[in-house]
Amino acid sequence: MDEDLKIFLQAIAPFDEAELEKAAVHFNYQLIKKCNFFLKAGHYSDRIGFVRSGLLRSYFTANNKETTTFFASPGTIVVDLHSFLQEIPSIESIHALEDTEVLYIKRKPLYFLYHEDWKWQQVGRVLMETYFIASEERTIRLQNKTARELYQNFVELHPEVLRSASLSHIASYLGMTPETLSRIRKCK
Amino acid sequence: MDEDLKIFLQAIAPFDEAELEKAAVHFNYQLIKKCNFFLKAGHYSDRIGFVRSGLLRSYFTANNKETTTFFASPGTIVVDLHSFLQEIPSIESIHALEDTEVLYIKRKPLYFLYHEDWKWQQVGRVLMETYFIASEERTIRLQNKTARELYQNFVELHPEVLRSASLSHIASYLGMTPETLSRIRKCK
DNA sequence: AAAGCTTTTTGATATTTGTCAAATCCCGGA
DNA sequence: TCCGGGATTTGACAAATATCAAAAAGCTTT
Repeated sequence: MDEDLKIFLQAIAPFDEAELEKAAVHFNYQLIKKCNFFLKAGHYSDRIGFVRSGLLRSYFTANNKETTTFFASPGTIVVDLHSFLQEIPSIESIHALEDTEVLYIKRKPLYFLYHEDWKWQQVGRVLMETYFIASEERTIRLQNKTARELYQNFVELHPEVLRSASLSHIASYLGMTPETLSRIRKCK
Repeated sequence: MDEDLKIFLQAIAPFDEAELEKAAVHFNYQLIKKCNFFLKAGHYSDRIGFVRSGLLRSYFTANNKETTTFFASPGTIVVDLHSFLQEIPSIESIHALEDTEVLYIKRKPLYFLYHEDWKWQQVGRVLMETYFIASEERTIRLQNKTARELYQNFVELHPEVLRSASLSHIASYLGMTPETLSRIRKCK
């Protein structure tokens, strides 16, 4: 099994080497070239990925406007939960802002692991907990911060994203227009 | 075990009667009178509750301003995940807007159940998944909607909250001032 | 290096929302 | 019922952000 993924999993549950090697067969490697997709809106997604390298962006389009919902950096998980959990077509698209390596597992083998060992249930649960907290914190920021504070905060939290995300991607993630973000960046 | 809680749990994992009866000893009943607290900021919270009746509001104070983070209606879960998961003092307070009945379980017995049967891990996981999706959806609304749309949306999603939450509670939940919300309510 | 893109910046202006203060409304307790 | 105090509404004005258009800056491809 990939070393980074192993470290990631062992931080969540006390897996030993053998268990992880046995589970490794369920994970697949995918290289997504810049501008290509991990998931296209309208398709079903039954996989959950671990980002090894690169950068992904998730977004959806409504009223002719793109809204960015998250950036997935190395060491984080990428998944469209709506589609994955409810087995419905995805509303979001997820594409690569850089060449990106992903290790993914499909729903079926994951659920198989869930039943085989409580540690995998724990992985699923802890991931959800982690992402729930991150999502809550993001909500609170959007609820309370001015545009300037949001951007400053973003720079601190996701400096690696600045490398390859465009201004308009970041603006839509922060819920403001590119013009506003541009002005914020200029003035101190 | 309480009938509502049983139905709630059985919708998540295939528990049989006996399993639930056995687990029931780990759940405690609490009646929280209007204006009293389920959790006070600064305290540790090691319990997760199921709301049987009533209405709870969670909020925190920063810069002399209260921010409401959620309302818990009957049939939903109430917990301060930051405090619960990371074993740190709570930033939020949770109080009752009406007399409220809660069935709660403490961390230790819950983790005991997690290890005893994968079904409880599944409960934990599914709850996190559900709340993660709800949180994501809320984030997207805050990111994209105008104040008026946010309110209209809130009325559709949480009509039961309007009963006993004040205008300023709702305004802070939606990230706007009470004055703005008041004007929105008047004009059509 | 020039042409043809797209992205970012800048400017003028409109709209939305916030702030502060005062006027009303509403509700529980004397 | 009347009073007092918090909640809500209203008004005038200020601040933040959006919109639209155009200019400037960056990239790619010749």
